[in-house]
Amino acid sequence: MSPEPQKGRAPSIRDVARLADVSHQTVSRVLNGHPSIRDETRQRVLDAMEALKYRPNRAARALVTSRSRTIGVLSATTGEYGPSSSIAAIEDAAREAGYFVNTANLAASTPAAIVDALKHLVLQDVEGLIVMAPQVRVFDVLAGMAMDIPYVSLQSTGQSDHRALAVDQIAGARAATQHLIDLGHHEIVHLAGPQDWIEAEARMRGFLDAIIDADLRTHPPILGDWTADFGYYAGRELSRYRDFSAVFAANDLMAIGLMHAFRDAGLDVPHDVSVVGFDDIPVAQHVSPPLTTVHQEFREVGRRAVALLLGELRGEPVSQSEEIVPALVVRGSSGPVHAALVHY
Amino acid sequence: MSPEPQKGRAPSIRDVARLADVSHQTVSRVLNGHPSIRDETRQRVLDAMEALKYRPNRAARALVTSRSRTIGVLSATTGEYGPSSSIAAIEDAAREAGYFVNTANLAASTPAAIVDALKHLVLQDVEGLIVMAPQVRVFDVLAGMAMDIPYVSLQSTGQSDHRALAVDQIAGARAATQHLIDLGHHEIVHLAGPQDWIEAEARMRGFLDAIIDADLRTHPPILGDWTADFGYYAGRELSRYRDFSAVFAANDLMAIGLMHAFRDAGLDVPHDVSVVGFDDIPVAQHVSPPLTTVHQEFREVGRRAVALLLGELRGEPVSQSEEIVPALVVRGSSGPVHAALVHY
DNA sequence: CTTTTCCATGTGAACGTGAACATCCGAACG
DNA sequence: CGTTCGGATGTTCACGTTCACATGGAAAAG
Repeated sequence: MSPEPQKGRAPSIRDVARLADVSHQTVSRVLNGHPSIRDETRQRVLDAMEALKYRPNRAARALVTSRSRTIGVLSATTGEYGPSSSIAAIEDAAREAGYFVNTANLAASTPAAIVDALKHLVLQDVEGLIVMAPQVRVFDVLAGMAMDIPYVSLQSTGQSDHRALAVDQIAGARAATQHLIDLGHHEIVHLAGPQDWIEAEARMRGFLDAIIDADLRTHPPILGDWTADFGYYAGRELSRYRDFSAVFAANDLMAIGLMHAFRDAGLDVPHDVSVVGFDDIPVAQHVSPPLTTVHQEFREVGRRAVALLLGELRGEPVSQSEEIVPALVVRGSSGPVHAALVHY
Repeated sequence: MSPEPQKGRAPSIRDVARLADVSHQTVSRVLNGHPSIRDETRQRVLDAMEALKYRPNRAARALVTSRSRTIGVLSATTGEYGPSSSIAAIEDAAREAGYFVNTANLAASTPAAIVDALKHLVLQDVEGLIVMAPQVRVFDVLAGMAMDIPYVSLQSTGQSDHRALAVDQIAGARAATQHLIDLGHHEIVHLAGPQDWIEAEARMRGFLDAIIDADLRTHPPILGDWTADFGYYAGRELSRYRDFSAVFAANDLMAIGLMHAFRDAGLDVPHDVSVVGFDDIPVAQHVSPPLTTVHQEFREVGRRAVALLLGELRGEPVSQSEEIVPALVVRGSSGPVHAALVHY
């Protein structure tokens, strides 16, 4: 037999108090882990909560504490592996910390769309923000809206802005480029991401650093949009010129599209052209040839972002953990330069 | 000069009321679009809200209405394109309808993990649930928890359970299989998904239906886990037997892994083996050979799920929209059967 | 033995909003 | 011209929780 045939209304803290024969405040204390509660009393309250199937009312709590226990994620993904994994990891980590996550997706990267998404998150009363979107623009908009919400950015240029997570994209890109140089390539093209993404900018920087250090000719980078389709398009254009022996693409999807175009153009990867990507998405090792790329720990990045943000929310000294340096994974898409092509 | 130097507390409905020289209730009426408000009054209130930069307090509203305006998404993804896109679309649609979305990700598909995720969503006071996870188990758990939250499932077996979204996965799988049969294949293997996913079950059903209708030999299906790595593993095993001329994989990732394994084993796709996938993820057309697959409209599915759920929340008659029938996309990975292999 | 302190608990108020009911006023109706 | 009605607005209360403060008693300190 059930203890009480709930009469419409959900049991509140006061119902529990009545059943446990204490004041509602004592129940509240049990709920919040207040130290000054006798064990026996606490147990009685817990039993009563169990009996009534009591569940705290989040809205009431949020109202009085003016804390929503919710963090917002501003993303701009259409389902790509990287951001999606990070978001999933963010949710896991937040859940573990007792926080909720609300994601707003950018339909476009126009200021209007950004304002829209931010307004939605603000309406939701998020306590903090994790930004995984064209950061440059987002920061502009954020500044313009004069909001004082703590935020954390998912990727950085390596210069430790305290609110940015330190993933050394520059080092990763540099390693990828150096790998090509070590293989003997002198004419390397960079297929970059949209330049309003900090990641894209950082990867280009790393690429240029390596090129300049090796005193090689710099080809003008191609500005892409992260998609495999664009990679294919770029590959078609590139194969008309063939004044290069390797391409470093700013992400795997573009690299895969690129390889497709080269294949269609009769170019062999890696014999005629070497290709290196960035991200190490799960299919990267299964395409033909398996893609040499830079491995990113997306889940780890998500976890750290949450840790960083929650730390800031608690007012803790921002303990920047060690930088994550993404690791180069050499597979079949990159190989030694082929003499015939070097002298174009 | 700013109207009022906000003294700590955010402006409330009463502050607006004072400034507009009306009662707080009038402000509330303006907020909720009550009809009986004089235009002049409404304007005065709106001006006051603007001047104070008033923003309604969600918690207070939720407390008094006991409606959170939040829907929950139970997902089980590690960043795959399909579910991720659907989730993004769900967020967009929900936002447009003034709802918030809270996603809980399943760490594992164990009952404990499911209970965990559901509890989190319930704590968040979600008004309804969209399930994109091993539905079979989730439904069991849901039943066991005796929760009366309306929910909608993202994919169905085709039999219109009123709470399930009608994507005719069976028809899609059938079309894929029939395509192989039409090409002359008689020995077709199915690389299935985990059987506690309704999608996996449906795709296998469609496969079997086509096979049986064509009176072909049924190979025992291989039960996979949706990942490319598993596809590769399965491909390695399969290439040891070679008593088949085509494989229908339950999703593209597994299909791509499969092709990789066949390549490694010296089998040519599609000459020696035809491969068909399911989903049409963005890389599908860029792998080598481009993958024949069944195209799914993930975003549309997400949108419809929201529409269905919100309809149910409003108590509207469940207007099941037309079924979505995914479309076969023929590319290079499938071709006519090669005689030498038919007689294995 | 008195005073202080601290622990365990209770009391009342406040958070910002919407619902129910009350009130006022002018128009329509008889 | 009185009565009724409904539109426009105001008043009061409730939602479920936490916070600030109060209280009583026992232990510690003098």
